[in-house]
Formats: sequence, C-alpha cells, structure tokens
Amino acid sequence: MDQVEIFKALSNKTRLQILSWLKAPAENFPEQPNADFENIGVCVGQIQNKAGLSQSTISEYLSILQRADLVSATRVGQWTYYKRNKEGIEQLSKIINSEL
Amino acid sequence: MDQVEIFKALSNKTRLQILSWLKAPAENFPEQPNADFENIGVCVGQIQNKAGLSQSTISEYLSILQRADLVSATRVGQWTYYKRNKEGIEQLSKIINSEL
DNA sequence: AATGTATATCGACTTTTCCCGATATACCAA
DNA sequence: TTGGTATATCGGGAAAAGTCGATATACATT
Repeated sequence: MDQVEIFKALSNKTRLQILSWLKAPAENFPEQPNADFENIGVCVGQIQNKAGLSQSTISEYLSILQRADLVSATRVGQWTYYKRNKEGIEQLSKIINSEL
Repeated sequence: MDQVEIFKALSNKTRLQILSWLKAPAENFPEQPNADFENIGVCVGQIQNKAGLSQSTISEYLSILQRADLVSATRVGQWTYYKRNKEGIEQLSKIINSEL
C-alpha cells in the first residue's frame, strides 16, 4: 500500500470522523438488530445517517478507507459491515515513528 | 492545528520525501558551509535540488509542512533553513494512537 | 416473478491540489 | 546604490478530489 494513499484517505474530515466512530461503535451508533458491531462492524446505512452525506458519497468514502487498509468490510445478506482495521492503523503508526 | 491539514500536508509524495530526508540530513544532503544542519536545518535550495521540482513549488511545499507544524523554519541572512519539528510529529503520533 | 431494501457504481459539476513561470522581496557584496 | 543570490508570493492551466442524483446490482420477501 502506497503511503500517500493512506494519508489521502485521512485528508478528509468526514473520513476521519468515520474512523474515530468505528473505534468505539457502541458509543457512537444505536444498536443494530442481528449484528454485533464490535465483531462484525457497522453497516453503511448507520454510518451514512450519522455522517449526513449522501449514500453514494459514504459508500465511496468507505471504499477509500478500505483501499488504504484502515477498515475492513464484511458482506452479510444485503448489508455491508465496516470495521476498524487494527493492523492497518498500527502499520500507519509504525510508518510515522520510523520514517517521519 | 486542524488534523485534516496535517494529513493533507502528508498526502503528497514529494512532501513525504522531504520529511524523511529531514529526519537524517547528514545522510541525505551534502554539507553546507556555515550551517550545521543538525541544529539549524537544511536550506531551501538544497531541498529543491534533491527534489527536482521548481523553486516555487518547493517553497510552497515547505510552507505547507510548516503550517502543519511538521517542520520549523529559521531565517539566517538570505537563507531559510527548515528542519523536522519533533514536537509536531509526536503530536501526530498521539492523534493516531488515541483517536483512530 | 415482482417488489422492496441496502449498497455500489456512474456521470456530472464544483472545488481543491499540483506544479509551473514570472515577479516581488529580502538580504548581501562590491 | 547597483547588481547578485535566496526565498516567497502570485496567477494560471491541468489533474484530482468532493459531492451529488440517478442508475445498477445484489439480496430478501412475498
């Protein structure tokens, strides 16, 4: 993964917010029926509601975060659940500590 | 300082390189007469030579990095020396560890 | 099979970023 | 004070990102 792409993914207020919401889903989202968001993540619709941007924009933002390895996605039925990707974020932390 | 501005500053290959060069100036730049770059930093011209972009572009890039608190500048005579800003980079590291 | 819901993708428009050359400013030396 | 060097700022054209509404796709329910 290109480092520049990681930082570009983070260069947007809404995407930063999404990432911080996904750090503590229970504090930031109402409960979901049939899906434990601590394990599987939060579905696109909930993130969209909270962010207040259009569905297409949020879907694209989530895929930008995913391409940067900052979140991961799981499809279950008609829903896609996104959650924070611990490894990717640790990787970023390492880049900063070793290269900058 | 706005977090988004910090990540924007890092969303560019050349600016990331500059920052990594400034982490170890002695390894990345030829000696400068009359200026210890470990203490005071590296002048714009040397950075420009190494980066291979225009003078105006590099000057602007350095000021973007400075506004993000990632580097600091010292003017001495006709030269401006830029160096890595340890505090700003530590701050960034903290943001990532605590908020993302 | 038909309809409804969740998400992804497309096309378009606007705003921002990239990067340049030209010019301005600051400082130094003769 | 004139000219030279280093850096900053300005104006602009091309490329990328932000964001939307419309449409496509995928799945579930009847």
